[in-house]
Amino acid sequence: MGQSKPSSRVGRAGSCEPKYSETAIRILDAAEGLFAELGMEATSLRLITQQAGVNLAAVNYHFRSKDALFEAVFLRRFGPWATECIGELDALEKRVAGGKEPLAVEAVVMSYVRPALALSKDPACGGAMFVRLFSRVLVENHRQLRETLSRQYGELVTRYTQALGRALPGLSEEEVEWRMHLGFSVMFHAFAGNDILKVFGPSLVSARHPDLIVKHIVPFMVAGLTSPPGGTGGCARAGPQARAGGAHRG
Amino acid sequence: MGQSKPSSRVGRAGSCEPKYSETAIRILDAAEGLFAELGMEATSLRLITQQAGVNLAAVNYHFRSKDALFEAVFLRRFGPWATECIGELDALEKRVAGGKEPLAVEAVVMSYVRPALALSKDPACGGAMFVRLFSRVLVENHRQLRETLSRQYGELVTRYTQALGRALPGLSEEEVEWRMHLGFSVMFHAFAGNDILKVFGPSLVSARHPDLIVKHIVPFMVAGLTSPPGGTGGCARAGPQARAGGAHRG
DNA sequence: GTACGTTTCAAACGGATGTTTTAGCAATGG
DNA sequence: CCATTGCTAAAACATCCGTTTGAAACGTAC
Repeated sequence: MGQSKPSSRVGRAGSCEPKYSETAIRILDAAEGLFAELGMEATSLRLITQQAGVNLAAVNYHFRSKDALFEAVFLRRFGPWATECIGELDALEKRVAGGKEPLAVEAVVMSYVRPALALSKDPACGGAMFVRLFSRVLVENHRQLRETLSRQYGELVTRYTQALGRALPGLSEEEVEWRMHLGFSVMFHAFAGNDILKVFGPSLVSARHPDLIVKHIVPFMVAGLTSPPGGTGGCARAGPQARAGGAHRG
Repeated sequence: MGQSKPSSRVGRAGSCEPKYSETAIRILDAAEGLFAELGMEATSLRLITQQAGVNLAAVNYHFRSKDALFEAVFLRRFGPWATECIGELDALEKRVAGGKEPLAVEAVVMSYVRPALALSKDPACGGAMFVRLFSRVLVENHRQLRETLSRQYGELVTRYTQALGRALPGLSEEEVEWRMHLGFSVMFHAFAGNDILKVFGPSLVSARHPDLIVKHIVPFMVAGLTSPPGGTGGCARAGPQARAGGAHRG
């Protein structure tokens, strides 16, 4: 509007990321909410540009295509978030002397959770919108985005795997990956508000403050991650109330 | 708290559900795979009918619309699955004398897991496809389907909440709902293969047999569900390796 | 002022979408 | 026999999609 050129650069976190014009930012903001809400396929460029108050052709001018726009929307948040995560990990591992003794599981969990919490609490960064978008990316198949992520951010998973492996010595690498898979899954979908209870009606759980999510999810994750190694051993065996006879039908 | 009617509303398997013609079944089968793979919006009716080997107009003849087709695809699997779940719960609660003493958490977990396992192992029922579809429904917003589910299957969540509440006495109803939310989340996305590790590159975890999923997920869920009540108390406070000073950057 | 690179705008393009229409086929029942 | 019913086939329908175009407006440097 009035202010001619308030700031050409947007991202404070990284200096080498592309600087977006004001129009491009308006597009990114509108697209972020709509992509998270409706999904990539169900969101039309006309809806985005209308909500952003810009011309339709601006999308293909500032970004090359709709696919490229989606990638830009995602990476604008993901880049700083990944930096934050790496920072958490560095700080944690430096805090534990020498790098030999095992890490506390809860500390590792918090190194996952804290950046996600910060993200979903900061409305200037899209708030919980990005987490919802992320959870969609986990379920949908965005081939192009997947290639970019594995090429540029594959290190993230490696680092987390190492950290969790240090926190859970005695577990095989495969088992560590399994637990990380489960832990990440529950965390992202909890922050995104993907709630099965909500599907079947109003729920006490959903639409809470992020802090409340953390309060419930951290004990859950820590307990799950530190559960006794069930590989072949003693957890899945028949308990006291195990199934009695055959199936009740069929 | 009368658990009065063991299974009232959930549709019984088999008899009164709509019988489909052969063409309709071909459409349902093709649509199931494509909806699970590509999502509802990205799947065109022309692709469905082409893969099913039927005429395009057959969709709008046998089902009213694309939306109604999606609902039919989902409910064809969901109905029997819900019946199975109710049966598991009935059997479990009958097994525990009188209905007074608490249930074993693992038994409750298995009453969630076993139907999902059976579903994802049976190729005649679409195999793991339905679970993937279900996980999409959890993330996406299918308003029409949500209304149908809450109207016809709301009892399911109530039953599970009661069962888990019996297994975890001393927890508030809200806390029980939270844990069920987290537990369901991790289970469905694990069965669906929605893996964050997979997004960043090849993973050891994905594409395993359903039994392997169960072996890893059951201990994780049991441990998470039985974690000490963290409501206000002692879990989120500073641990031994808690964050030392301020943030590492702004 | 003129030329130039950058950005906006309205309009149109070619194609794909969900849905409807119309005709046609096969079988049933009287 | 004809009429009716259940279903299929091909084509058309209206609309929306992502993308492109060409001209106009902008600020800036010479």
